[in-house]
Amino acid sequence: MGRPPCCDKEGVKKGPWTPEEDIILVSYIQEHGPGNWRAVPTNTGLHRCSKSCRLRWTNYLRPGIKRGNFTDHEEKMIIHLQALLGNRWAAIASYLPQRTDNDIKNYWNTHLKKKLNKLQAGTEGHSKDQGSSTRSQAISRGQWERRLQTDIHMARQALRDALSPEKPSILSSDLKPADGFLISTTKPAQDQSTTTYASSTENISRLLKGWMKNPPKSSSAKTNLAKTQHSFTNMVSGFDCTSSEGATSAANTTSGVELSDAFESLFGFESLDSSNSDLSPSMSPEASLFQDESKPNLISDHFLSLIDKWIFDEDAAAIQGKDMMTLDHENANFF
DNA sequence: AACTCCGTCAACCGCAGGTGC
DNA sequence: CGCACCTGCGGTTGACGGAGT
Repeated sequence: MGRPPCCDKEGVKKGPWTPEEDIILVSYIQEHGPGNWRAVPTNTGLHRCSKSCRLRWTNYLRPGIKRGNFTDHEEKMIIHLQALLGNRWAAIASYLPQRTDNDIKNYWNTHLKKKLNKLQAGTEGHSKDQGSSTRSQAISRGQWERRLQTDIHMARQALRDALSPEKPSILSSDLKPADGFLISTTKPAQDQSTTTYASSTENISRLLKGWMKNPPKSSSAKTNLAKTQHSFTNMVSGFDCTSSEGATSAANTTSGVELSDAFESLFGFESLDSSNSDLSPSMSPEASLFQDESKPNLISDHFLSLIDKWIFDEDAAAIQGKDMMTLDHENANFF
């Protein structure tokens, strides 16, 4: 007796998601919030397995994710973290709040693996006179690891402090679960200027472009499907699609309101600066609404900053022979 | 122009862990 | 404790598009 499939194979659609399906899913989650994935297919009328819905959401539709164009910074972090953590993509992704584990995994397999192999092949040719650098690299990694352990401890402590009832929590938002998708307008204190809320808007605007160009011929869908669709269409109708890919203006009803605005109101963010590739966790959508999602928000902003700092300080410190403990000392002051 | 090869990435699959009863 | 259910994770697959022949 094999393990029963996670969902009924019959009548379950597989393969790429259509824009229409995306919209239905987003609309549903907008209403009910993420979670209870089991109920999603039945409640939305989507002929998809619950897993597929969750995956689609977490890897593609979820707000706050950035897609493509990994920066050098991110690349470095991934390489470091992969060396440190192995193929624990979810753990690695937790250090890169805007990236999904799937994205990182793909990037690793398609780009970084080869890159590193190339580098390795290149360095092997010069290995004779580079023994010392290899050694220093090993030392450096060891130091990094030690620091990581130390600061994981510190971060935990900080979390405990932050969540202790006596102190006002820096992590807890004023968001109630009942708020569902509607994000509290209270922004993280650190980020008053810009919000790195890139991808979902772009993603959805992208899918809208396609969808609105070829709208469903007839809404022969089920009632609830139609309902969710309706609610979403209401939200987006009349918006120009001014996504990064250059305004196809599929929804040329031109009310003067940009699609980004639609999603600002939808998700509660003010700025949609998708060009912001800064890894510093100046904002993490998870920190507000999505902290209950797939990406555990157990890493405080400070902690992320530390990781961030380490990554860049490491090389510099290795060159300068800087005492790492000094850095640790500095880091400790964060808490 | 037609075909093949290759890289990329979204999505699937199966297992593991957590939780509630 | 055992079971069922749900979710998360990592490995893998397959569709697609572009480059090369």
